[in-house]
Amino acid sequence: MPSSRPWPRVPPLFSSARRPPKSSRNSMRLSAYFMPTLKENPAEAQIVSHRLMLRSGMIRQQAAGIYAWLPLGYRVLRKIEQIVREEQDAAGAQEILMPTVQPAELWQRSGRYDDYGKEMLRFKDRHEREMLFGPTAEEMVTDICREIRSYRDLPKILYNIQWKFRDEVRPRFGVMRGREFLMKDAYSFDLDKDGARRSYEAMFRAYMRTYARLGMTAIPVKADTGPIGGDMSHEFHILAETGESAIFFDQELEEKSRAGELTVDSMNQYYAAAEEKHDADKCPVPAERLRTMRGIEVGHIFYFGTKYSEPMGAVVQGPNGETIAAEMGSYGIGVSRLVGAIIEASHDERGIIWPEAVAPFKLGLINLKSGDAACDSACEDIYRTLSEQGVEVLYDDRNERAGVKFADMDLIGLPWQLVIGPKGLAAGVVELKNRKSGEKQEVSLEAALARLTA
RNA sequence: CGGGGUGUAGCUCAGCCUGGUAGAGCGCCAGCUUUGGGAGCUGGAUGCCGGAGGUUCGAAUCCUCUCGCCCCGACCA
Repeated sequence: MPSSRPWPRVPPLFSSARRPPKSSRNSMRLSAYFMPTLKENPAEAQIVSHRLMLRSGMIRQQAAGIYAWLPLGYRVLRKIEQIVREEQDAAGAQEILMPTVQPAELWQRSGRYDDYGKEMLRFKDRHEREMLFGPTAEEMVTDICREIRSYRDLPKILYNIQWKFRDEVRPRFGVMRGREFLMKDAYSFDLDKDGARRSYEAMFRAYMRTYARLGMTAIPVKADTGPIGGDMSHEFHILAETGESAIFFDQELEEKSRAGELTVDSMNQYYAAAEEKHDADKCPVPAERLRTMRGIEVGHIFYFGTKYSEPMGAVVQGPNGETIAAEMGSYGIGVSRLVGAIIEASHDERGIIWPEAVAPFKLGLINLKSGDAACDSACEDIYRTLSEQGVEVLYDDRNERAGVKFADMDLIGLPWQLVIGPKGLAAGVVELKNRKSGEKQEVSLEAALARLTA
């Protein structure tokens, strides 16, 4: 190839040679990774998830209730987001992306502009037009769905994974009660109440599957339905000792929840109530089956009829030419809150214990003696081999002492640790440690790799 | 929004009461010794002591105002 060509060579758009191999894209060397861990607890963080997120270098606070997500935290956030997305898609919902900034006019039309109070962050653009940072999106999605004109185009469920802002008086608990937060919000549009119920049911089931896939047990609890009534509003709580609210439920419900197979109807057979609705004297569950635990609310779904479709004009024409306002429901999951909630539910005194589905990496590869030829080459081999097979590896190749590496690895909570040291290598073994159980086994390298790629 | 607390090095904190121009541990940089669970020694860098005003010859320290952050309560995915 002559090097004297007068124009720069244009790289081929889709040449696979220019891309890193697909399989290794998601592994990292710790020496190159931006993961600023802290040995001590920052004074501002009081609860365990907030402390661990700061200490493990997942987030940094920029203002009260506003956080920057660093590489490790962002990986987890994206994994949760993706599971939520896949289950929404599987339930027949369609993803859209609505803006974070909304015109005040939309909210004036629904009448909520005045009701919302100081929690809504308001400002003016350069043309003095009143704007706001969206705390939720019922108005906007309803406005968008005015495009639907015929009953034949219903039902529809649209969802959106986007940053929201609520100017809480008192943000706290790190990302669990931030002012800015990532939320999945879905909205269903149906022709009648039966249809709305079917949509509600579909979302309910998607939620149960979502939490199960995240590795969490979430208890659905009937929530206040306001003026509409019925059994069409539920909150979903992840069980954690530090939960904000006490919940009371039949232990059989917990077993069903764990499997992710509950429906609205099957859930109606069981008792579950939040603190404010529970009356010990009237509780139908025998004491030996009643569980009392604390929960973190990580989802809330409700049906609200034509509350927005009527004032905002989201109406369709029915088969007989009549005008029908859409029956609507909305369905929220706090994606960023889930990051904190999962940590609250899954940690020990050493650090985080990630469920495999949301772990930032599957494996932490610890080179006990960086610079040792045998250790280095064994680790490089393992790193390459596993990465090529799609295992996400965080390789601690730093020139640090063993204790530092163990401590950091326990702190960030990857499900597996593979420890490579000179003594083990000489004996033909490596150590595979399970973060959750703490179990360590000395096995051959082949056995370890087989276990990790299973 | 009421009540309380707190701002000093990247992190945790001492110094403030009783003014005299800033410290420790950890972290960071260099070197040596180490190396299987947060190492040792030596040397080094790092601070508008949250901000503004005041008192004083002199303010991290005393006074006033202000801002940030945290906790408790009322409110929320």
